[in-house]
Amino acid sequence: MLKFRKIPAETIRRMPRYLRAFSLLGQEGQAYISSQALAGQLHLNPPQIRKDLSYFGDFGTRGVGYPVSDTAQRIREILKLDVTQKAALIGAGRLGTAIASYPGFAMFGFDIAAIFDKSPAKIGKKLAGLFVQDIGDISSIAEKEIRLAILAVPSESAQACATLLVDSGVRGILNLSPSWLKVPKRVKVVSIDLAMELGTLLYYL
Amino acid sequence: MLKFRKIPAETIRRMPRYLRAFSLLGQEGQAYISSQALAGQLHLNPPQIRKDLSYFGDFGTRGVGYPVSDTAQRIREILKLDVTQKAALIGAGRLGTAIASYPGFAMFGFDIAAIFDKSPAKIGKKLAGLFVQDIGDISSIAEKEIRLAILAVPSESAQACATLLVDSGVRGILNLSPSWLKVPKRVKVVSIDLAMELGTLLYYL
DNA sequence: ATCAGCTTGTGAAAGTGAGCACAAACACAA
DNA sequence: TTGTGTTTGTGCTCACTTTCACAAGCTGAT
Repeated sequence: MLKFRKIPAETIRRMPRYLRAFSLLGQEGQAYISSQALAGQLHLNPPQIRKDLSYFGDFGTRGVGYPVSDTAQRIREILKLDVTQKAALIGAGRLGTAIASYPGFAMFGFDIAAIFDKSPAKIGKKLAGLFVQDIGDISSIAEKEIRLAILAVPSESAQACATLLVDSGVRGILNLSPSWLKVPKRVKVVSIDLAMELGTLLYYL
Repeated sequence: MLKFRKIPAETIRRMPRYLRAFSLLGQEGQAYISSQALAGQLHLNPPQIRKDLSYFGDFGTRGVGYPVSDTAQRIREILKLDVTQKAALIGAGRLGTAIASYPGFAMFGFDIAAIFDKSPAKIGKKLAGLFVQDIGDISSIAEKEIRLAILAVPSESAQACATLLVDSGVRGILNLSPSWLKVPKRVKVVSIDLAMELGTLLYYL
């Protein structure tokens, strides 16, 4: 169980991958899987998987492996994915449109519960079953208890949107623009920068 | 200069961020910047920036700072972005459409030079100034000397597309699906998984 | 020319994470 | 019950990364 130890950030980053793997195995009807077999699928080392999981308790049975559906459920609880998590999507442009209908979110139990944009041309249009709302009405997400937001706006608008989101009670932001967002310490930001990743890739060619 | 030393992977990951910062500063007409000022903008520590840059040579002048446009140009050379890099986009769905017109790529000197899809409904349509081609004709990228590909297809098709790409001479793949791609050692893959990032974010709420 | 004030480049220390090796524990067969 | 084969959980070591501290070097004023 590795009690009283700080959980490494890298371990947390791998947890969603474990969840996906266990979910898929569960759908295939497999009851148990060993760290070795799982490591083969995820291209990790078996001891790393065992150590990662052991931070959160004793998941497995020696000589047998990890019970697929139990472990999946426990990881869901750890990541707070045992309840459906509502998220707001900011930006109904091309990237926002793609995000709104991305099947990966639904699989993890995320629910895009509101979409906002500032362009009058987009407000009122229907996207993935939701009407695009005016960004000025963003404070309505507080009543809906939305604590998560996906920011798919141009980098020039990113900071302004982030500030609005924080003021409306959002606690976590997935930022898809390359800008760094200034937010209070209590708010967590994860940024994804496609061009940066492609730049890294290029170096190794 | 830190000669004869291996360059850390984390340093490489930060180089595109430095390039963006130096490019922006250059556009604003600033001639020099100190590691301290840059660290303030990028939210890093000054010694880290100095050490990162020093792996590639002596960029700065003591007492003055780093010359903005020279440094930008040298980072472009390091990342092979001093020449326009052609990339193929696989998948003309919603995500592919967003990628095709993403302004961030152009800023770094990437050029989406061909788009492929397997759906007959999409083949022949025009997207971001290019006609969508049949994925069966993918080998044509070899003649165009495209060595980079962006994979924006559902995870079920990702491995098949990756294999086709490798056979057509691609050396680097930016994979936007959550699947792990099996490719020869000479091919480098960078994967981005939106749902995984959102899952990580949720843990810290 | 000299000096004060900055800023870079880098060796060394501290911090963080990954991988190995093995004891502990379980299943199943004899 | 005992033994064999398998697999987990984890202390320890090694590798990588970040941060610190300071010498070296530049600029501009006196």
